[in-house]
Amino acid sequence: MTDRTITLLIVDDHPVVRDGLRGMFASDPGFDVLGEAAGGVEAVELVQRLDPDVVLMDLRMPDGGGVRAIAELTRRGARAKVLVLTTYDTDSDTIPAIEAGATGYLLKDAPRDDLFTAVRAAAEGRTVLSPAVASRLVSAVRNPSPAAGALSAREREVIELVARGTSNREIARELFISEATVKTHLTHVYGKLGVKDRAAAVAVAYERGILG
Amino acid sequence: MTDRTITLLIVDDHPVVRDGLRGMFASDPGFDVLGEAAGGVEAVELVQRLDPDVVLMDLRMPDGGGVRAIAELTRRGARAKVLVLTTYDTDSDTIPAIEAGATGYLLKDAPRDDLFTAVRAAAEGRTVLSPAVASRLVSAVRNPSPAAGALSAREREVIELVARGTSNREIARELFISEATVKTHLTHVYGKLGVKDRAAAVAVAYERGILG
DNA sequence: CGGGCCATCAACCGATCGGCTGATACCCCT
DNA sequence: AGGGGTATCAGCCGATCGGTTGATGGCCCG
Repeated sequence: MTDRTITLLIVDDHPVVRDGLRGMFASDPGFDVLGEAAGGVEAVELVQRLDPDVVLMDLRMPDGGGVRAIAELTRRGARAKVLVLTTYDTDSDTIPAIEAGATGYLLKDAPRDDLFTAVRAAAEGRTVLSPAVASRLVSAVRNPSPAAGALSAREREVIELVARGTSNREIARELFISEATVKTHLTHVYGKLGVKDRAAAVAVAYERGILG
Repeated sequence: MTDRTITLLIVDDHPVVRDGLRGMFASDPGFDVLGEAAGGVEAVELVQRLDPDVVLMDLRMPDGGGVRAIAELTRRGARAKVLVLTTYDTDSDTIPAIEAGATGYLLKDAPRDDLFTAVRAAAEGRTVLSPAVASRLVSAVRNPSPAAGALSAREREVIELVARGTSNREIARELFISEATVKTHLTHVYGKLGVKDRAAAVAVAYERGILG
């Protein structure tokens, strides 16, 4: 297993990142970078043509994005394992990617050795997740929606006002509570919706029918 | 016209505001406050029972909100003129309120005399708008949706990333532009969507089908 | 009765945002 | 040629946000 050379395809819209990755893997004879793609569409084409063992895939690319490409590869029953390598670890990125068929999910700040290990693991079909992503996934799976979709009444009031562009201070006045409490509610909302800020919270709330 | 006593109904969920308004109008013999309501539902009931000339209505109340109450009054063909008196002047508040049938729209920071004048004007069926609201409405009417719904491609990319919880700096990296440019795009988006922050922009984008 | 969820509040701090002003440049249309 | 829309960038600044820690009290469930 470990002896065979692992062939790779690098997919990222940032040339710098592509170069960096190519350089890294070039230094280890255990890997062979077959090619690069700058977008999802190109990636699907190259996978067909080059048939790599592992695809290092960025999410969030200009032309449609990585999730669509992963789904397409899965649909076609591609042999290649997809290892997502991205900067962000939001639920709205990770979960769709995993659902679409990604074998692993790493953050770009992962140490070089972790990356090598992860690629080898992915080549063998084993799932690799960044610790942060892993813990998030576990809770997401354990609480498929109970903890996810279940905002309390108060929390719903708050997010509804947020969607209207109301500031925390204004929300406080509106609901007869302190600004501190508003922030507490929002922090809880962020946790439940798997986001980091109010804008994303509003988006997820719409996606789940909590708003709109 | 000006000689007759004008009867009022005060609708606001803040007791303090209700007291303040009641006190103001009590000091002028030209007005007679018939009653108060703390929410939209109660307001509709009281209008039926008390038949005031003018309803001073807050938007954004716990039980459904002022817009719904205004619409209900309009539907029932109530004689009372509704004068919206609120703190916020977002498009998402003003336009629905006017559409629902409000005769006027004042901000709570309006001087006391302006308020009196506005109530008298409303009683006569004349439309009264805060200067800020007026100018906003004009442009909203002149550009029914052309300037409203038409985000440029770049702007759509930006708001889409915002909805995913991406910070301005991250968006800049993502799109290969500077953070300053991202902010410029967002400022334009706020203007076009009639909002003041990213959270509200995401909400409006969903409402208009730009996102989702 | 203890544990968990909810709601409430406080104070601090760094990061981010949004507003403002001003500028360059391209393109399309008149 | 000029105007308008779009895209790009800069710097400054106050306001706001989000994270953190810690705490109180009510409520329900087992």
